[in-house]
Amino acid sequence: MASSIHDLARHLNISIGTVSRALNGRADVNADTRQRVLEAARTLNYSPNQSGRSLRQGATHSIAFMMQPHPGDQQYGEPFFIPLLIGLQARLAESGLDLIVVMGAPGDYQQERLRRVVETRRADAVVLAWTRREDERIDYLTQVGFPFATLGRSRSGTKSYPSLDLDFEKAGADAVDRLVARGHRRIAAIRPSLDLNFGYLFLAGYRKALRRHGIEVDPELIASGFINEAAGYEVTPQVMRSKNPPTAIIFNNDAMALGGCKALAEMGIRPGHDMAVTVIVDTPLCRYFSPALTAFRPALEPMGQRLAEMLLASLPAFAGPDGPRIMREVWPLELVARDSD
Amino acid sequence: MASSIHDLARHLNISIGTVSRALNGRADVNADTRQRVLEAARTLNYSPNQSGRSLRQGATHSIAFMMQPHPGDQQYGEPFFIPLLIGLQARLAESGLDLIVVMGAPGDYQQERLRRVVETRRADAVVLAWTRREDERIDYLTQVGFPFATLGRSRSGTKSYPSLDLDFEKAGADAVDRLVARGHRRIAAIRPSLDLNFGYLFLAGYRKALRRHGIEVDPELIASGFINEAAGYEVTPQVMRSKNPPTAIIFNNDAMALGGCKALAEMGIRPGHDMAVTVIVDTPLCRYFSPALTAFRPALEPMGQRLAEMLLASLPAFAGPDGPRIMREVWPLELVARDSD
DNA sequence: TGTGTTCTCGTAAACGTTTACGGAAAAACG
DNA sequence: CGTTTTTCCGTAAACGTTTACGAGAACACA
Repeated sequence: MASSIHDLARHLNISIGTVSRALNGRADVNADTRQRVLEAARTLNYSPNQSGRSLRQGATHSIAFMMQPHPGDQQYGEPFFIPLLIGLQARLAESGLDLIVVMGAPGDYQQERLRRVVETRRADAVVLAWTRREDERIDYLTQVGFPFATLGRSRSGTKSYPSLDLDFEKAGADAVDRLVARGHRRIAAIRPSLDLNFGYLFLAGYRKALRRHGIEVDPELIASGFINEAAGYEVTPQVMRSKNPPTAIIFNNDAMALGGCKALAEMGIRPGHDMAVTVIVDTPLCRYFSPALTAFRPALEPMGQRLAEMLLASLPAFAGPDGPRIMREVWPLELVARDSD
Repeated sequence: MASSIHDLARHLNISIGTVSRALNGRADVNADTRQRVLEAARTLNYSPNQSGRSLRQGATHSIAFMMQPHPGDQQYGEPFFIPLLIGLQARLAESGLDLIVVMGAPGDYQQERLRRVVETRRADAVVLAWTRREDERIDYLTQVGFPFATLGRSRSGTKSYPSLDLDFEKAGADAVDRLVARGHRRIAAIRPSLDLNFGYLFLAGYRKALRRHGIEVDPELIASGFINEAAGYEVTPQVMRSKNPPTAIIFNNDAMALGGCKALAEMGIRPGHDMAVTVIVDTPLCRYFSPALTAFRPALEPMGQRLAEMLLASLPAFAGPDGPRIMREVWPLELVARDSD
């Protein structure tokens, strides 16, 4: 069924070396024979065996994106990831690379799967998301010298890898600024537990802004949980039980906001009327919820493309003439004012 | 960095053949030498090169799951897929197989990517989701003889492949039954456009049940659009403009329901009060929406496991002693009654 | 002792590529 | 016409595995 380079060679009565060179666009092959090879490849429905190429070249021509639920999370925060993956895939395809996403089992935080990908050389590089403050994946990859890029920053590693992040700190601060400008002084923050880095950044911005406005940071108004609806639902009542309850809540995540709004509804509190609600990362849910949720929107698809570009620029095989470069960027989140605050 | 089987052989002063046999648990190797090989593999941090194995064996030891947005859809219906992927991955891992998810660009409906996966032999089999009524992917795969399984049925192909589906027809009928029992007779259905098979099945069940109750099927109460929030938002007003508007709406999808409820809210119509709302495929959104949406829940993770099992059973290399079997199953959706109807 | 069996291992080929090397033919140049 | 350069292609090795085959040693049995 599958035709190999040998079939082409036999069919054309030339050597496999020539066939390979013709296919790979090498210069030292007659224009005429190249034509014939290309044509034969088409009629014989040839396409190169990846294992063969990889083995010989020591490169798989594919990039792995690690995807995995957090413990307690069944959902991966995927509405967030899909457009990102589309952007990644588009840019990688331009360079002849495949994007594969590898799933981990919930709970082990990717270490085992990551080792597997690296050790069996299934990909030439990996893209990490949901970076943590201290990230063992980053430590591991830098230690074994495997190329990677991250979506999100981390304190781990030697910063010698490309990274693209969103400015959660500024978004947290902006959210507070906006709420203060609208008269709020009791502002709660609901963020992910675990040491997901964007949670830290968000909270740092939140704190900084509060202080700038001369508002004391009240620990009772800060709560955390897994990044899902259930956690938002459970955790929101905590801040409401404060001696001096909030008049505004900032959620770090749309799923938590959904759960939180449910809890509020059951307490007879209407977002947009009795409570200002802001969420940091915008998704379609925020837009179509009633009331529509004010949120901060990332440019996910362009980010995916850019991240791919940054990763490629760091790889010797794909870097431009000036050699590999390590780039690190932080992109803004854009406020989308809607009806919930 | 990466140690090969040759390194082990040199280190132990034995031949690579013996090393390979020891590693692969073959019988014709001394228990003692096997021990030494295993130990050396550990200390030298050996793990087999996938390209090498694949090339020799003609098998990649990985299964591809095709994932891709529909035209007009940025979202993939992922909340639906993730638990399924978790189940798939878990079962495949038991048999030493990796699950890779391959992304397509939006719009081309996977054909190009699928060809690429098949022709470059990146996976030993593929899992297809979102099957269509007439599915060119199925035709293609059967034609070239590439193993696959589907989530969902289709009219394409010779039915000679494993498939696992949900009983959308029964769910559609059950939804109608329930609404009729609660006094509704004007029941709208909002389903996906395109020829996604589950949309057909749902509508068939819906129609059948209506007729069974002696209720005429009113085309004005049936609308369709892409599987996303925007489409639900746009399309719901259409059925409301009917001369004789519905008192209940069944949405085939949670995202469409979200958009639809938004549209209803803007018309001052409250789900659960002024309008009964049912959705066919349950997700966390349904549960945490206000009001919580009555929905039909699939057992996604077990389905993933089962689908993996069915796929494996169909592959000669993994089938049991009785040889490969083609299994086709249809699983029920379980009603979760909540507050919206 | 002779014959057959079992255990264990080495040898070498094969999977499908890419690519360094060299050589023959053609072209260019004087 | 002789020499050098260029163009084009074939040869063969290599990437890291797995595995068919065969052989030597040990053992069993008569």
